[in-house]
Amino acid sequence: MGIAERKERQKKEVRDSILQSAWQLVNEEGWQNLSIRKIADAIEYSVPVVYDHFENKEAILTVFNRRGFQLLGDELRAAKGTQSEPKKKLEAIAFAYWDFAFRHKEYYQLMFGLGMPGCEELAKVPELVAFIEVIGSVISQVVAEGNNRSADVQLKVRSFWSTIHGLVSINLLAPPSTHEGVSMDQMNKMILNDFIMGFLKGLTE
Amino acid sequence: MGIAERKERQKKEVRDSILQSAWQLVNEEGWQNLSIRKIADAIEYSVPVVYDHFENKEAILTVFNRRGFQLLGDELRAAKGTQSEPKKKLEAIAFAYWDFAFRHKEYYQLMFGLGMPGCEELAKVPELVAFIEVIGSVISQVVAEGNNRSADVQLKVRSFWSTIHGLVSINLLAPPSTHEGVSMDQMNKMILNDFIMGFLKGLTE
DNA sequence: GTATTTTTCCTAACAGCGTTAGCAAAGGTA
DNA sequence: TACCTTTGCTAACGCTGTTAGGAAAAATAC
Repeated sequence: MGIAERKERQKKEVRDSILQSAWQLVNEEGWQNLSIRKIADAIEYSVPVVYDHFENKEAILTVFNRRGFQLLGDELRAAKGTQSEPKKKLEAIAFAYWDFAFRHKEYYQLMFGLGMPGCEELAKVPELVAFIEVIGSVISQVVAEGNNRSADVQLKVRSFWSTIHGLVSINLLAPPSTHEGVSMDQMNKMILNDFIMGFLKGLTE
Repeated sequence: MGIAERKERQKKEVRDSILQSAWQLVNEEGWQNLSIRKIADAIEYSVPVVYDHFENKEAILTVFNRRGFQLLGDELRAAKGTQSEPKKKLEAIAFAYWDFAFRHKEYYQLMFGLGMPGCEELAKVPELVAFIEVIGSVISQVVAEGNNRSADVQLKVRSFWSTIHGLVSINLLAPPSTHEGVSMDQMNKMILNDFIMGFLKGLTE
């Protein structure tokens, strides 16, 4: 009775072709413009067939979300393996992560929900420039106080902004699990304090 | 000729009511579910009237985007004003930023494009947990090497992840402007190096 | 005060979306 | 050959952003 096997194989083929077409469409037009109808068109089946393989559109995106994390994990592990000293390992991981995000922009967007409409010219929004300036002015002061001539203020501003943005957004989309009776709020405060201490130390050497 | 003035005033009133209704809808149903038709319904005008005041839907969101940055800037300035010592100022700014993001989640999402479908349970995705584990194992090693007993590994992992996520996503949506002949790539490398150095120093005290 | 022009605002449509009900045809089974 | 199951389609529902075109109202001119 090879019939059942063949059917399963064919079903899997259709499923794969859905994912493949979807991925191609995402790369061509961005995941914002992915639609079931376009996928159906690409796989040369009618729309409802897609729903025989995935409950809904989100289920398709979830597959890529997971693939993204899988891939990122793999790359981090690989980077870790290139070094033997722990500190070097950590360094390699950081670079690998960075690299991943820029080599796989689509994945990264899918994983962390970037890609807002109008975010391309975000850097030019005057209100944004103004609020960055607030940070810049203070950092200049701190740098000037500690006599650290080598510090590049613009660089430090970006570090500061980036870091706190990272802390905040990770905490918004994946709040820390409480552990050992420490509340989430306390944990957040600890993370924030940790960051500030480290950053200030780095500013004044 | 007060007629022209009255007309302008009325036009402004409609515009304001569009924004007000839109904001209410965003708060009630999230900005993903905002629609022109719902706005038209709320202001008790027909759909095309909305287009007399805004070119398209994105233009409405852009207003809130800017308002968000304006508000954030204001709050940072206020926080800055509560302290006199520069380091304390910077600390206050960090806390104010953090505070802003959680008190104005909708604004923050609008400003930095969070709010992916299915991001609520992101923390449970096994592939994510696995990739976090890669970082965790290395950080444990580093902490164990330097004899720093006080360091909380889980905390450090979150700091690391958050920070590098922040660096990456800020660089994706608002790439740094080149300055003084330094290329973007060089600048990114400097920021990344800066971060790694600071982080490692913080790990081993 | 009536006629004309401008402004205001609505109905209705186009093209697209995610999703599903229901039916025809093809495939496998007895 | 007759029956049943699976497969995959058409067509629809209710939503979306956006726009064309016309009716009614308001302002202006005579």
